[in-house]
Order: sequence, then C-alpha cells, then structure tokens
Amino acid sequence: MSEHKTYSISQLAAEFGVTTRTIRFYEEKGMLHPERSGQTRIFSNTDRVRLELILRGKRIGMSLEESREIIDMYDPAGGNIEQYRYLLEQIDKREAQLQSQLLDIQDLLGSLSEVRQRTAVALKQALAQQSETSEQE
Amino acid sequence: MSEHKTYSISQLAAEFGVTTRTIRFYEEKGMLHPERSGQTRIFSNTDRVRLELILRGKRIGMSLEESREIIDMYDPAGGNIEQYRYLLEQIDKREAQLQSQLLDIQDLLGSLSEVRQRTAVALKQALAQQSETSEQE
DNA sequence: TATAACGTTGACGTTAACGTAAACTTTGAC
DNA sequence: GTCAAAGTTTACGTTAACGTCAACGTTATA
Repeated sequence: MSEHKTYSISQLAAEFGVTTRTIRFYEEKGMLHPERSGQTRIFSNTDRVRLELILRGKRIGMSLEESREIIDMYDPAGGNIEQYRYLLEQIDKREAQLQSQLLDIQDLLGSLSEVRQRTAVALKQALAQQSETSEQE
Repeated sequence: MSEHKTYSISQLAAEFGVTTRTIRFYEEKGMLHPERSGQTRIFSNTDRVRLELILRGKRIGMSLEESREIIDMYDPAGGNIEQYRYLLEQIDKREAQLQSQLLDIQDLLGSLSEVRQRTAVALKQALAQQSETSEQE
C-alpha cells in the first residue's frame, strides 16, 4: 500500500496560510492539478509540493510566471537535445540572478546592522540624558 | 567648493534603466524629493541613493512601502526613547525576514544545481544516442 | 525663427494577484 | 430530515506599480 496522502483545499490553505481562493486561483493558472471527486478538489502530494514552491518563490519576490518556469525545470518536458541545452541556459540565468539577489540581501543586512548600532547608541544617550534630568529635579 | 552633483530625470532614468515615468511616480509617492528649477526637477545625490535603495528593494521582492520603511530607518525621525526602541524592534524583524529569505534562495540554488546535474546527464545520454544512430547509417 | 530634444502636468489604461459576494450543491452530525 | 460546515462556480471589485497618450512649456542650435 503506497501512501498517497491527499488533502482538501482548506487543509492546504490552513497549512500554508493562504486562502482557498488563492489555491483555486493557482489551479486556474494551471499551476496545480488536483483531481476531482465529483466537484470537490483532491490534492495530491505533488500538488502540495508545487504549492510550497510557488509560495517560496513569492517570498523571494518571484512572480507566478517565474515560479512556473522554475517548477517546470524540475520535470523537463521533452527529451530532445536542443531542449536540454536551452534548459541548461535557463538554469544558468536563474542561478546568476539568484546569486545577485543574495548579494543584495547581504548588503542590506550589512547596512541594517550599522543602523542598529547607531540606533542603539542613540538610545543609550537618550536614556543617559533622561536620568541626568531626573537627577536635577 | 563642496561637490553637490545634481542629475536630470533622464540621467537617472538612463543610469538605472527605468523610465522617467517611474521616477515621477516615486516622487508622487513621496519617496524622492527633487528640488525644482522652475518646473524642472533637479535631483541631488541623496535622491540618487534613495532611488538605488528602492530599486534594490524591488530586486529582492520588496514593495515600495517596504522599501520606504527601510529607507526611513536610515535617518530616524524623532529622538525620543520609545521611537528608538520601536525602531530597534523593526530592525530585528526585517533582519529575521531577510535571513529567512537568504535560506529560501540558498535552497533554491541547491535544487537548481541538482536539476542542472540531471539535465547535463540527460543531455549527454541524448548525445550518445544520437552518435549511435548516426553510426548505423 | 523654427524645429528638435527634453521637460512638465493631467488623466485614463493595464496587468498581476488575488478579495469579495452571491447563489448553489454536498455531506456528516444530530 | 434539517441544518451547519465545507465545497463549488461565476463574476465583479481592488490595489500596486507603473504604461501610455495628450497637450503644453523651455531651451539649444542650425
């Protein structure tokens, strides 16, 4: 008995903190392919993973289209040589973009650290100032 | 003579690869504050830097509002203790979010590497297959 | 002086990514 | 059997982030 766990739409919605509308929207866009039991959608583990990928993509600022492109890389469509070459190209491009995104984030983290330093100092001074004036009373 | 270099709107647009409409839009949203010579906007270096920050924010998936919040951290508004404490809180939150974004990107980079491996192998096999059949002729 | 080139202010249009509401069906619990 | 919970479709609404005219002013230069 292979474990083909399935999920209802509201289960997935709750698990990932999105609305059912969002999930239906992703299906409408062809990014999820739940089966049906009558009208009701039944999501497989494959769909669950795809949903995770979509949401991770969103967190790092990717559009749904970009997420779709990346997800499509996971299970390559055709088996012809040109397609493989093209896919390798696309992978390299994405990788480069993600690397530069890494740099952007690291830069930002760096300057946030500085800002925190400055703010901490300013707070300390403000507190010193406060205790000074309260001694004066 | 302090160097107060200034820029026209199209200079900045060209430098950063955006349209003038975009820059005007950012001003409209209160994120840039160019001076005026008559009607014409004159951008200072401060505005240039802010524009850079906005665009970096965009690249890592931040909305303009989020960028604004971060930029506002750079020059803290008031000097009161509660504001400093609040600011430190915000800094910590942002930092945490950026860290998890780093993880997301690193994960993605990891799986892209795997995909590339698999694709490279598949391509190699396809090429081998091709030379085989061409020998047969 | 005319004619580009660059600038300006409206103002309406567009796309992505859902939100929201209505009207209806299906189903498990009492 | 009814009724609340969860599901469905259809369809219009909304927001962010600009794009795209139109109609106009200013400046350099040929």
